[in-house]
Amino acid sequence: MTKLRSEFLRTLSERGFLHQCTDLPALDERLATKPVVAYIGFDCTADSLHVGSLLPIMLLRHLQRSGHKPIVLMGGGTTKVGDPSGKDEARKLLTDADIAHNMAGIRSVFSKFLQFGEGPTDAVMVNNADWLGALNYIDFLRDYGRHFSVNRMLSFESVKLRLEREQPLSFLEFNYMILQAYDFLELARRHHCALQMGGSDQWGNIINGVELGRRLDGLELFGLTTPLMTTASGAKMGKTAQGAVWLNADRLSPWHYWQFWRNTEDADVARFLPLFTELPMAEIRRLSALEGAEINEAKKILADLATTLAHGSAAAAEARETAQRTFEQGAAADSLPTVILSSQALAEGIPAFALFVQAGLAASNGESRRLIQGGGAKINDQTVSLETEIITTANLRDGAIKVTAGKKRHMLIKVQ
RNA sequence: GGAGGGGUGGCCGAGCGGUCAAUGGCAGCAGACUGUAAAUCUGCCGACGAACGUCUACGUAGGUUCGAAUCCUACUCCCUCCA
Repeated sequence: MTKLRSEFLRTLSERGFLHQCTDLPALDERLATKPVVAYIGFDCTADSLHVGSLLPIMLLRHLQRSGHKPIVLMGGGTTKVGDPSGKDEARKLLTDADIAHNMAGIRSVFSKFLQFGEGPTDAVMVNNADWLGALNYIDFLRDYGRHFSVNRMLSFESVKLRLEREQPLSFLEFNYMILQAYDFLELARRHHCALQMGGSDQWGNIINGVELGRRLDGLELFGLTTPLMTTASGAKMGKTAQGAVWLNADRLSPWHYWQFWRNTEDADVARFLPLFTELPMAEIRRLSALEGAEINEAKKILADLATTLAHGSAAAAEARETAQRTFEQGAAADSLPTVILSSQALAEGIPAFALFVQAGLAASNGESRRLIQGGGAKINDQTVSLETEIITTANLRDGAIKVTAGKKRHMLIKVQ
């Protein structure tokens, strides 16, 4: 690889964002000489985004910070179709109202990472429903369909996977890649967008768009992908016991978000720091060299900075402090996630198993009982030995009861 | 439209008249070891109940039987082949 001139690509390259690019030298040249408009598509199947989308979000952030213009493309139209992706099941279809609601939620997530506005490098959000909805089937087939070879489409990874596993692939889904390619063309025409980025699974779709632009409008468009993010132990990123790791605070508290990053596997720290924080590389190299228990320092920094990006520095600092008191000092930090009970209920006494259910640490009484029987339940740092032990106001310590499931899940019970 | 195969717990996948809340694997939870890591080992893993137990569950609805996830009928969805 030759030396990169543009700040943007240099950053991506040294931080590990680069996977594939259609024409790296040419793109570098373009980026080095003038501002480029680039986009990434996001679908709106939920009203928030989770860490699975964080990599592309960071990509747009770097783009903007190095003097270019990001477009967030909301797949309001394509969400109605559904990406075949690797999944065996067809995606369930959403109503227009669902989609509108989801888009609003996602917009608020993005506002944390990008600067939106009217300026030349301000980010904009567009919805492909704006043009896809107006397409006329016959016209579309005639004008654009002719440029797509079914032979080639069948060879695409996403399609091939389905066919090989003999899983159904509807024609609707098969069309997804065509619509996606068309998006790129449309953005090129409307916003002079010259670059589409995305995860490596989008490579095929991106190529299609690049080629469509060249054939129809003689445009030189570029595509760039990031590596597929998995944890070192092979799991897809962003899954925890509590479910997806959402980026907005109403879905997942900053505390849990911080914890997610704090619990990064050792083997991932050196890879995640450059991707999910903006710490200078020199500092990252120092942190990545840490070994054994010392690597925990690096994890805390990762958690701090990642949380700062998504929730602000105050929330990050609070999460860190809570963690320190809870895990390092074994104290009951007042800022732990809290459940409020009525003072009357507690005065009457609550069996321990029921308390764990109310604290949200067990999904059912049975699960709670098993937790206690297995010795994994603590109240005020004392292992609970009897499921039916009655917990009352006498168990309050400084106005709260600390309940713990396992080593990591702590809650406070307070009364009102 | 015809022929065949199939729908089992979060997923994969056994079971094919009783001992089946249903083998096994994955995922998950907890314990041990550690560093809030990984790997490993151990236990748990439908709901309710202190407990004998009760209820709900094997695509849906009926039926046969003392008794069904297992047999029969209809319906439904999926897959394969043929037209």
